[in-house]
Amino acid sequence: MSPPTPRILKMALDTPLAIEFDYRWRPESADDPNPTVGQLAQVPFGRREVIGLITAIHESSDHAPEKIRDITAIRYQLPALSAHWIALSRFAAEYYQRPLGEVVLPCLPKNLRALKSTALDSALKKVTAPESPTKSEPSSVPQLNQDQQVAVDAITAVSSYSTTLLFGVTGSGKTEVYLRSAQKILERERQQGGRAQVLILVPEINLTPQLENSVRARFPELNVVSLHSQLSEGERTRSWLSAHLGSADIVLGTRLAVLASMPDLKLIVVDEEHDPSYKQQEGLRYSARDLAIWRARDLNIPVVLGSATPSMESWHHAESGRYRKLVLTQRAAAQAVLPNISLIDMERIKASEGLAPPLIAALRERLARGEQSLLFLNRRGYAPVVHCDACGWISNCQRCTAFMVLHKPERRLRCHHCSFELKIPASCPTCGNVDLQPLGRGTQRIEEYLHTLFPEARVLRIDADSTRKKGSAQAAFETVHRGEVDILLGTQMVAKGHDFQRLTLVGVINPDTALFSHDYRAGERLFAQLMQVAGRAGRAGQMSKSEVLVQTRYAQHPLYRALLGHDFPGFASATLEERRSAGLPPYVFQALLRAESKTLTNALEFLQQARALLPHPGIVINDPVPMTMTRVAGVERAQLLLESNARATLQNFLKLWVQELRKHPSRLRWTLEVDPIDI
DNA sequence: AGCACGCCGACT
DNA sequence: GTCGGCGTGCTC
Repeated sequence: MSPPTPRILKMALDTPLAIEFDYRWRPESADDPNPTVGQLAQVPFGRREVIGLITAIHESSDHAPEKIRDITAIRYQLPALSAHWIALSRFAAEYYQRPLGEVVLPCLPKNLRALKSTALDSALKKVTAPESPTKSEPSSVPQLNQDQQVAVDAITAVSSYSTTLLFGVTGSGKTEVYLRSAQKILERERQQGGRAQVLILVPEINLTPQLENSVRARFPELNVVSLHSQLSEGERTRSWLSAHLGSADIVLGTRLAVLASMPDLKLIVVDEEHDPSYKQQEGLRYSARDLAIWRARDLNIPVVLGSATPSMESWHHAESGRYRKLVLTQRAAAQAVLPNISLIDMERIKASEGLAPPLIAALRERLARGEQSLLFLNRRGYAPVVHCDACGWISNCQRCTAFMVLHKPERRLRCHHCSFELKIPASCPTCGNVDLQPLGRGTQRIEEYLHTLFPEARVLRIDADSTRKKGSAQAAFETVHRGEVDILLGTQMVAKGHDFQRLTLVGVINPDTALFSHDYRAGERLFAQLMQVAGRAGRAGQMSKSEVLVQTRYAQHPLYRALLGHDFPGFASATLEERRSAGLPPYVFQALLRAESKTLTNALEFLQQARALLPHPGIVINDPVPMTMTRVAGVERAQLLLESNARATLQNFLKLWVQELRKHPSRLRWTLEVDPIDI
């Protein structure tokens, strides 16, 4: 038997340096276990010790032997991460132009990166002493309608790779299709003696507990864990380990869960796939939906994208046949029908305090019948700006290109971008006029008016301000579910997920601003949001038909015409045609280089230099421009848009470009965003 | 990113 | 005379 020889381990470490580092491993005795790729190890790095991931094992190194340091310890107690998982991380790192170590290590629970392994060891014990199976009866299993049955059959027909776009209006029972498909795949794999896990991604943390409870109730015999950013470190470690060790059957989570290690993954579901929260907006700026598809392809398993208002990217792929499209045409609950949507033309009808008489009349009717109403206004605070009629002073934020919003309960002006606050000035800061006017309306102002309009009604406002305290949002929604609220008023928080059984009226106040946004995706987002909030009504088949009233000054706008007919396909094909002729995604591929500096000139100069750094055939680099919100918290921001007809051309260039940008260190902060979703 | 080393102003 | 400001340089 030959004596064990030292090895060179290539390690990914959490540093901005986009390289892997070589370390030496020597066995202490002949029967020492060998390290393997995918294990975590502790190594000396500069003056400190860090945890890294072993990405390769070599016989020799290109570096001088005296430069190479010995590994401190290998975490043998933790099973290695799979080659697939490392490949996924490597893909994400390369595609989004970040060092591998900055992808791989931050997505592990902190306890796995701790220099002491005590927390890891105790968590491992808890997760591998399996919980006693619950004895509770599964909750009742709803009957599938024909569309749902067809969808489940199609999704589960083969176990190999396919991307399915599950297109169905809110309330059409997409969740039931996910659960039935998951169940079928788990059962089938197990009958064949194999192992299986299912990953379900949801957009909002708020919605995970709700979905988690219903999944647990349906499958009491399965181990269901959740992964999202609000878990405590202990919970996160246990959930992550359950997924990694294969003991979790179903993992439910927000975007970060797409990077969970799941050795027996057999199905991925991305619910509300169009939701912007799937795109991470800092650090590794990944799209969880896109990584989910990559992952499914690499593992050769099915992935399901569900939405009532799919992203233009997914719709385009479904129309071109690259994805399979499955349609749920009817609402799942037997008597539930689509609410009737109509527009209130605000060019003709005068509003009183922001509410048009027909909407007020509709509210009054619901109050008389003891039914619930929902008012949707995507603007929190009392008034978005305060103004002086005498001299024209306006409540600008000193540190941002934004207005200070009036918050009446606290008697303060607040910037929603940098959280700078002031007491409401008693008089105009420039001319002394004591009569300052609030301009426009936020949820607080509408709430105030509702109280004077309907003193007897129980009005509840739900927005980021009214739900500051942990758990208060959940409590507020429960109040609505118990029927203790007549009129619910809120921002986008109220648009998602919740089934309000007694709700028969939805009023939408002032959605028009999105129609004229610089962001070409604003219309797509508005349509999705309006469909979603409209879907809150008529979920359970009320006695009276539900209605949605939208107050708009642009009643002829094509977006609203499509909305009236619940016509997403019509809206999507018109939008895609616009995108095609304007040369926008999904017909071109984009990246954004953003720069931040104390002065706008510096930021723009840096971008101008970056633009001239390398030749870029096949890529259009536009002029550097200030961002729409130029200044946030005293920092000036500018950006450079890159466009190409070919993803590969853009990718190849970005790789060289980022290398070059890193070589020329600059004093300002810059970030590169691949496939940006807001421009 | 950390965490050093390295040279110039206000303090016991 | 020291403590400490953050400028630049390195990490297998």
